[in-house]
Amino acid sequence: MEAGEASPLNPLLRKLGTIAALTEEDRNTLRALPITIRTLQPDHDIAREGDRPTQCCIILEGWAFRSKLAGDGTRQIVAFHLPGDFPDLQSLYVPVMDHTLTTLTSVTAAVMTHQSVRELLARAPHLAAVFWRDTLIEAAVTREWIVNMSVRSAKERIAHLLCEMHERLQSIGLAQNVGGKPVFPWPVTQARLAETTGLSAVHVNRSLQELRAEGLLRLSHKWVTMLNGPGMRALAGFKPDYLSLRPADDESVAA
Amino acid sequence: MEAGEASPLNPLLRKLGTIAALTEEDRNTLRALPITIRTLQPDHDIAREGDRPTQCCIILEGWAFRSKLAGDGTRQIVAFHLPGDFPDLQSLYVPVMDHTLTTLTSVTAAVMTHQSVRELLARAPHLAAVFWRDTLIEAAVTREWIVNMSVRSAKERIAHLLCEMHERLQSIGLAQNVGGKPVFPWPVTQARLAETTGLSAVHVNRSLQELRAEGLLRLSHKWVTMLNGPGMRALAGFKPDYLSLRPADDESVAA
DNA sequence: CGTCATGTTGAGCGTCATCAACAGGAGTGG
DNA sequence: CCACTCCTGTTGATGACGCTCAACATGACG
Repeated sequence: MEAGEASPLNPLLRKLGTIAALTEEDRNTLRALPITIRTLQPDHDIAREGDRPTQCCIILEGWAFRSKLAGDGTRQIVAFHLPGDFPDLQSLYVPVMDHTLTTLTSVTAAVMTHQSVRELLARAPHLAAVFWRDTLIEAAVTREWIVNMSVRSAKERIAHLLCEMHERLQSIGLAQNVGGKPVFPWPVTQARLAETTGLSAVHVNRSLQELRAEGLLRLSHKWVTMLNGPGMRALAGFKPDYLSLRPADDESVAA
Repeated sequence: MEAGEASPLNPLLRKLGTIAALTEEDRNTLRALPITIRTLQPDHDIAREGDRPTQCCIILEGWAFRSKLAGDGTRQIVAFHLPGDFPDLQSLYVPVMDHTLTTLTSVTAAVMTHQSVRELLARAPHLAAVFWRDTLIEAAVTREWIVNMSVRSAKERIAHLLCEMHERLQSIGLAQNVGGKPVFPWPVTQARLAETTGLSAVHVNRSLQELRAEGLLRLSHKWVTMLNGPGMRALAGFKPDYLSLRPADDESVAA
């Protein structure tokens, strides 16, 4: 594996590499983006519903999530974002936020102005297409979440989410393998998992217990071990095609 | 209102006009697209999950929907598409369909090759941005659907969908006003409404009856009358911001 | 060692699914 | 015009899944 230059934007390059083939020129163009690195506390709103951001950020480290507030005050999480994601790129073209973007963990982010992103996209139409593709894949994920919410049982919903997040973490090199079992970080409390799956926190708790009792997973101290990956995928009806991940070039080697 | 040239693509121009300001040059560029007009029967699959389409279509007349099949065979409708929509533009950048696109009614569509769309986007980056914006708004709608599925009751879900579809139909001039009450076509059977809302057909039926009993709407013979628009919006917690529709220029005059 | 967030358990109840039967309406062919 | 069929809508009965409320346990952190 060619050692990439050390650049704070490497997580972005890695992520984009999972959905498109980047040329060395692309990488250099991206590395040249004028960014400011910022560290954000957990539970910090990056942009709120109704805001008109003038900046965009790329997540370099940590997790974030999007949520919407329903009329009765219930909060629904509609997406998770991982290192390399560009979660508010959309504010370039849809100025008013339709949802709130919040850090889940402590997050290191690369912040840049809309202006500089516009210039990048104008200069590199090829990269604009890559980002558009990213938008489209995210839409596909959102569609899958609709299916998750509406047709699957509590256990299935949770299992499906875990499968999806594992797949995504794996693709960016953030999942490990311990004794042949996938292990990955899970900074999601049961209350947040409830807001994600449309279940009550109590029922999430009980469903998790069943998943544990069936020997499918271990989950404690903010880490998940998939004890029985195939079993989880079967239970969840998980088929990863909708993520449109490219077959890994070097992922297998990297670990 | 300036009478636009008669062009089969007028529905597209009208739709794009609801989300962005188009110049006369933009319109001419779009009108020049090399298209073939086709008529499709109801319930015809335009593209299926797993397909790799080589063409795109724009809906000129009629409704279509996107759906996904869950593991147990349940079908979930994840979006509706109306005249002017470009429902499979995404296949340009995400070649494999993650869902199935089907006509709901008889549909008149403008079909074009990927190649000609690519040329258009390369030639007119401004229009590419408009289509990207369209993609992003559709993603916002999909997020709102997640909220709909997971936090709202049966009645609220149905009411919310009706509010959304009314808003969209209105924006493209396909909703009428009869005695001060909004009236719009509704080619969606209760069974399909069930597949859309994640409810059983039986429960959809009962929920509709309650909505009728509360004097909120009339629904029969494939037409909806909103008898009490504010009541519906209040019940559904409907706030149309997520649709990012521009304030109508000429819509008010058009009717 | 105290405090607060997170996780866990029990009991009762409501929304919605399921199954089954039937009614109405549209279209078709005789 | 009627008879037939099929699709769509409607109704009743029963039960499951998941919600709510309330209390308590555990763990992290200062």
